Amino acid sequence: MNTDESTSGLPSKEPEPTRQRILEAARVEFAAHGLAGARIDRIARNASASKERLYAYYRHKAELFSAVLELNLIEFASAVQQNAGESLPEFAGALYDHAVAHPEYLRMIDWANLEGQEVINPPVNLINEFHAERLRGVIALQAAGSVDPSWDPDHLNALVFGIVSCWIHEPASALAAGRKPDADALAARRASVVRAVERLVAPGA
Amino acid sequence: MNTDESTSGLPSKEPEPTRQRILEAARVEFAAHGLAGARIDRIARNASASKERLYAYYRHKAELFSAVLELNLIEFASAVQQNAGESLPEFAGALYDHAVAHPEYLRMIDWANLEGQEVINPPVNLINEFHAERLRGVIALQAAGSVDPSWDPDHLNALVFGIVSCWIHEPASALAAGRKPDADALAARRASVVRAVERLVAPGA
DNA sequence: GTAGCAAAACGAACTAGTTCGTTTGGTAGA
DNA sequence: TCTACCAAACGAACTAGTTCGTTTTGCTAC
Repeated sequence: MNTDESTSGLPSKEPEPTRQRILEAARVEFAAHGLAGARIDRIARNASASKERLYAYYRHKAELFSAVLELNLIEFASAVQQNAGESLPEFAGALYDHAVAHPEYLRMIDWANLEGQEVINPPVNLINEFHAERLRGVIALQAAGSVDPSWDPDHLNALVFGIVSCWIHEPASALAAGRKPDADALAARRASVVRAVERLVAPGA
Repeated sequence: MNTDESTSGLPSKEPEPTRQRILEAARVEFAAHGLAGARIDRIARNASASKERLYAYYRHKAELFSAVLELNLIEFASAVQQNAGESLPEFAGALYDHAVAHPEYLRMIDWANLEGQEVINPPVNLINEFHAERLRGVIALQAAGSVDPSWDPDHLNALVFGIVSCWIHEPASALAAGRKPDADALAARRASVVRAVERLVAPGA
């Protein structure tokens, strides 16, 4: 995980490992508890750092939250774009796999969505940029003929996202199911996601 | 709002209007701020009630939250079942309209999903009951031939929910768009929701 | 009508615990 | 010495939940 640059002759000052640890601990904390529920002491403790250091690097709790959100969005967008070349159904499948393997990303987005409008200023430029990138991808697939061109690319993008994350938000699976689904169930869900998107994009209906 | 029963000869004691006001204020507060972000004092003040009364009716903050959640789920399920007779695409459209008109319900579900697993015990029986009811509806439509029977009803139910609520959770529209979409945009989205579900359920593909 | 009563409600103060953000004193390495 | 760091403590504000004396309200009986 650590691409150590100290092996190279470059004098790149080791990028503040304490700050990194704080950010990493904050990531876990905020994803689990949100902004209001997160505890600064817990973040510092889990980072094996002192609060003095935490506030040396970040002014507010909200600033730390914003940093985590931005980092998550960048990583999430990068993971998304990794599969942007695929067909849209397989892209959705890959996104589903990512959501299953790393639920923190979608949790952070949900937290920001629910708590955000009050305190935090989300990195709007970043978001819009990635969104535009996504739209270009959809439009390209439409031009190539594998996606029905009658869809509004913006709508289609949102629909695919909704399909991919539907089990995270659907009340019965989200609230009632304490036991999480096993591997077979997850594979079946993935297949349904892919199939659903296949039907969406199929040209000529 | 007050169906005054005191006019009838029935001795039905007026059902605690203060408790009702507290519950209503709590509904607004929790939907806006969640469990951790909600403030008891604010609830009491907005209910024009005293904290003494609040704690006379509800033991904890969490108990009040649970009461709000249960009430919301009941009302939401009732609204859902109101349109259960429709075709699945139109059902999705009606659900979309409901989500646009009353975003509080989906917000509460999201709050419960994010904050819930720690403190709150969601009304699992209730949720499972409504879920089963939904599944029966889907199965009936499949038997009637208007919905492709090869879908797992459980999956299809979740997919429709994800499609309906996709704009609430999609990062770009949820976080970046401060300005909310106008009536035209909402109508276009609704049309896309209906069309998406149409394509999902179309038998023979 | 009014006296009496009990439940419901008010409101203001209070407790006890929590939490953010700051400060202080001290250690270790460059 | 300077910088990064830690552990601990601290202050101030906030917050859930409690207590208590007072007031209002609905009801019953006289």
